[in-house]
Amino acid sequence: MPGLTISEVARQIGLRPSAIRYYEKIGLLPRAMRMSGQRRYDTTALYRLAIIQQARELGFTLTEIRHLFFGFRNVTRASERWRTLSQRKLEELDRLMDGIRAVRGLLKKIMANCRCDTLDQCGKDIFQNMKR
Amino acid sequence: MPGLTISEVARQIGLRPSAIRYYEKIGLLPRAMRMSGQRRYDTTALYRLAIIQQARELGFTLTEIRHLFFGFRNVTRASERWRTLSQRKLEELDRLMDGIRAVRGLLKKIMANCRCDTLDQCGKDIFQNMKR
DNA sequence: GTACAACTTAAAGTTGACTTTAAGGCAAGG
DNA sequence: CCTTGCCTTAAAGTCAACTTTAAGTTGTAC
Repeated sequence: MPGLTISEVARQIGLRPSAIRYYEKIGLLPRAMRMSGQRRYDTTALYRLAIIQQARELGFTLTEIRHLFFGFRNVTRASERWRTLSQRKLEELDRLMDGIRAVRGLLKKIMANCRCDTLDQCGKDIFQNMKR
Repeated sequence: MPGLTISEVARQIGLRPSAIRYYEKIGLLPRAMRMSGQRRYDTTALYRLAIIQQARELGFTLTEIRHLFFGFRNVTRASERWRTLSQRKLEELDRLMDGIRAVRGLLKKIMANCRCDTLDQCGKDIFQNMKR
């Protein structure tokens, strides 16, 4: 019944076999059963990997994904786990966006205001400003 | 006259000495003159480093900063160099923001809509959706 | 004369998420 | 029997931007 080879699973999920081996090694996936030395997978493995992929696309690190799987009491519902992690990630993204917006503003300012001939001149101006 | 030691420069610019040595090694800074084996800097080095720091804070990679210094014809004015690089970085940031906004939306959707009891259930749903 | 601080170098280590490599195993087809 | 193709493992390599380490030099202070 568990007839899927690692490359078949990789193809269906859109990963390389080496990534799946890596997930197994770091304990994100349970150790797969072997048939004459080779890994064989069933659909539950596919579901696991689908979650991992989805979470990766949502910007979660493998450490955070590990937390999703193992960082809650057993009774905690999946939906609540997602909500907890998503809340944190949303706040992180908001801080990130604020940072990007600030940099964006600085870039526009430079484009509008810099009239330096030479980088040395430019560096001097920046250095003076740095000190105040 | 060029009396600044590497740690004095580092302190003024807000870097560690090892970073300055690293910049020299990768050719971002010219080789500093030595006094009995030790590097000594003058103000032009300070200005160079001020530019590098400013550019780093604007999200430029060291490769891009190298381009700022060496990637233009000699006659190209500093202001034009900044404008060229800033234009590119702005577009990059806009793409990045779009990506973050998309992820933000997905996170909110999950938080609002997921009602899964178990991660297996959740994974199954995700996997079904993946295939269409 | 010796301790100390600050410097020097080359090389290795750090982080995260893998990929690549090297060396080998196993089953099917011809 | 031999090739082909897919699989296995452990270990090393990748990227960026440094930092850390190890071993050694120099100048100054006591």
